[in-house]
Amino acid sequence: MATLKDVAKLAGVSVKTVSNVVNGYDFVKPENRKRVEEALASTGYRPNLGARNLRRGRTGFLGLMLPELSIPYFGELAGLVLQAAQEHEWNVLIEQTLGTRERERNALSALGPHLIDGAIISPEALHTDDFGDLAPGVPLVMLGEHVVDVPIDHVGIDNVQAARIAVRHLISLGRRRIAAIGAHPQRHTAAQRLEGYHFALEEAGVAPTPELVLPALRYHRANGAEAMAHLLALPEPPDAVFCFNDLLAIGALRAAAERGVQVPSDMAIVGFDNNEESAYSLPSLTTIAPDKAAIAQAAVDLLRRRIAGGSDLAPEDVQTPFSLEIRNSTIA
Amino acid sequence: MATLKDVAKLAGVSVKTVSNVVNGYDFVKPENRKRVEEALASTGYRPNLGARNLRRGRTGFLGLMLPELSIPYFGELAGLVLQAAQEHEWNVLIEQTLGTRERERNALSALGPHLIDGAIISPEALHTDDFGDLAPGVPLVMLGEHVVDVPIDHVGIDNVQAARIAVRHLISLGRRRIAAIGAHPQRHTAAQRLEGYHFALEEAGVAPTPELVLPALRYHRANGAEAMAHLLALPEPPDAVFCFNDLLAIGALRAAAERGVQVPSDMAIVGFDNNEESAYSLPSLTTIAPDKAAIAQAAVDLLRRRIAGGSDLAPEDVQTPFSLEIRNSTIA
DNA sequence: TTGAAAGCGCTAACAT
DNA sequence: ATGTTAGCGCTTTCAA
Repeated sequence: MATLKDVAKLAGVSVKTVSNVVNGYDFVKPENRKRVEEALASTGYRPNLGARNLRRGRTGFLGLMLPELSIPYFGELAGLVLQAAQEHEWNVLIEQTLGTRERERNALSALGPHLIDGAIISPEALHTDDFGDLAPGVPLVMLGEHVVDVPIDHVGIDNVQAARIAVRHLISLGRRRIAAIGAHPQRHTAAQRLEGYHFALEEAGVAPTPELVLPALRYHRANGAEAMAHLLALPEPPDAVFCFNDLLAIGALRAAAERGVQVPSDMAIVGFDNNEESAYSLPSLTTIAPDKAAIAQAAVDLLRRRIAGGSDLAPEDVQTPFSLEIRNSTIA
Repeated sequence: MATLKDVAKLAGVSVKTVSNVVNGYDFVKPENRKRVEEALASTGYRPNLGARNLRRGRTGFLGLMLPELSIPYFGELAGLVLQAAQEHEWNVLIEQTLGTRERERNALSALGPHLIDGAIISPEALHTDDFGDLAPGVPLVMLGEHVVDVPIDHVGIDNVQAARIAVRHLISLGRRRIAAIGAHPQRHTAAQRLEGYHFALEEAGVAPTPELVLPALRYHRANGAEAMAHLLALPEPPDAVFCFNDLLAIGALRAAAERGVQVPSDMAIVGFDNNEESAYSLPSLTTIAPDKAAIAQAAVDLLRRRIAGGSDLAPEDVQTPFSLEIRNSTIA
C-alpha cells in the first residue's frame, strides 16, 4: 500500500506538496500538481484514515445504538441514518443492545470518544444515572425515548398527539370500546402514547376502561398476539385496538384471525410505525407513519451542529412530522 | 482524555510498563502492576484505538456490504453478523448498495485496506471484472451469490437442493401446475433456484410450463403481487407458486387475497428466507429457512482464517444448513 | 522486568 | 509555493 512518502518520492516533491494536493489545497504549482496527480494515480494511493484521523483528532465514525436490526423499524431507520451520514462522509458503527439496560450502558461507554465523533442512540431501558459515567465530550443525539432530565439533543415525533389522532380515528368510525396494547411501566414513549389514548377517549366523552389497557413487555409480534388473545377472552371484548407499534398490531391481527374475529368489522386495529410489511398484511394495517427519513436527517444534522459548535449549545428537541396512514384494518 | 503517558507519569513508571499491563503481558512486578492499575482506574484510561491500530497495522473493523437494511433478510442477517463479529472484538461497518452494480463497485473500492481488516459482501449485480480493480490484500467473503470464477471464500446454502425440496413439497401435496416467481437473467441464485424448481418437476414427471415461470426485477413485495396478478389472469392459472424469496411470496399472498383466491386450497404458496414476518402472515408462509446465524458465523470464521492465514489459502465454499418450514400457505 | 526511543502515516506549524 | 519536521497515541525492539 502506497503512502504519502512513496508518492512524494515518485513525484519528486515533498510530502507536504502531496498532502496539499490530496487535501485540495489550492496553491500548488500546476506542474507539481500534475506530477503528483500522476504519481497518485500510478500508485493507486489511498489515504490511511486511521493515521489521518489520529492527526486530525477526529475519527470519521458515527455510532448508532439501537435495540436490534432485525426489528423492522430499526432496520429501516438504520438504513436511512447510513444514507444521511454518508452525505457527510461519515461511516456508521452500529451497536445492538437488544433493549437491555446492561447492554445499553456498555454500548454507551464502549462508544469512546476515540472511536466515534458522535452517536445517535435509541435507548429503551437506560436510566438517567447511566449518563453519568458516560465519556464526556461525545456528542449525543437521542431518538424516540426522551429522558427529560438528561440535557442532550433529542429527535422524535409528538407521541401524545400521534396516539390521540390514531384513537380519534377509531372513535370517528363509531368505535367506543377501544383497547390499548403496549403499556409499559418504564418506557417513556409508552407513557406518552397512553396519554394520547386517554386524551382522545376523554375528548370524545368515552369513559376509560382499565381492563382494556394491556401491557407488553416487549414490542414483538408474539406479544401482540398474546395481548389480543387476552382481550378476546374478556366477557365483553373491545371493538377496536390501538397498538403501540406495528409488530404488536400484526400479532393482534393474527390472534384475531385465529379466533374467527373479522377485522375491521368486528374489530378495528391501528398500529404505530408504518413498517413496510404493514402495507401488505391481510388486512393492511392502519398506522401512524412517522417520517423516518426526517428523523434520520435531523439526527445527523443535530450531531453535526454539536460537533462543530461544542457543548455550550442548549439541547434541542426536534419534532419530526408524522401522518395517519388509513388502511383496511380500520376501514374495509 | 488520559493517554498512556499520563498514566505512566501518575504511576511513576514508563509507558512500556503501562502498555504491558493494559495488554495483559504477564511479567510485570506485582507492585508496579498495582500502581498502574490504580492509575488506570483513577484516570479512566481508554486506549485510543486509532493509534493502536495504526501501530498494529490492523483496523479493528469489518466491512459488511449488502443491498439494504430495510430488507428483512438483510436486517436479520446484519444483526447476526454484528453479534458474531463482536465476539472477536470487531466493529462492523455497513455499506448499503441498493443492489446496483455502480454502488457495489464503489463500496468495494471504498472498503480500502486501511479502513477494514476484511469484508463480508452480499453482491447482487457485481460482475467478475469488478473484482479486478479491487484493493488486493483485503480478505473477502462472499454471501449468497456465487460468482464462480472469482477465487474468494463463499458462504451460502445449496440453492438448487433447497428449491427442489420446496417444489417437491408442493408436488407431494398433489399440486401439478406449479409456477415460479423470481427468475432473473443476471442473478446466480435465481438461476440455481430455477434449476431446483425444474429438477423437482422433472423427477415428478411434470412437464415444465414456460408461461408459469415469471421474472422479477426486484425481490420486493410489490413485484410478487404483480407477478401473482399476472398468473391469476392466465387462462389456466397455477395451483401453486414457488417464490424465490419471502417478500415476493407476501406480495403474492396479497394479490391472491385481493382476487378472492383461497390460499392454500386454491393456491399453495412457498417462499424462501423465512423472514420473521412470514410466521405471522395470514396465512402463515411455508418457506425455506436458511440458518442465518450459521451463515453469519461461518462468514466471520472464514474471514478470521484468511486474515490470519494470508492469501495463499485456497478459496473455500461453506454450505450452511437450511430446512423447510411448513406452514399454512401450503397446508391448512 | 523495565526504560528509552523509533516509527506506524498523516497533518500542519514553521521556515524558506 | 514547498520543504522540513514535530507529534497525534500507541506498540515493540533493543538495551540495560
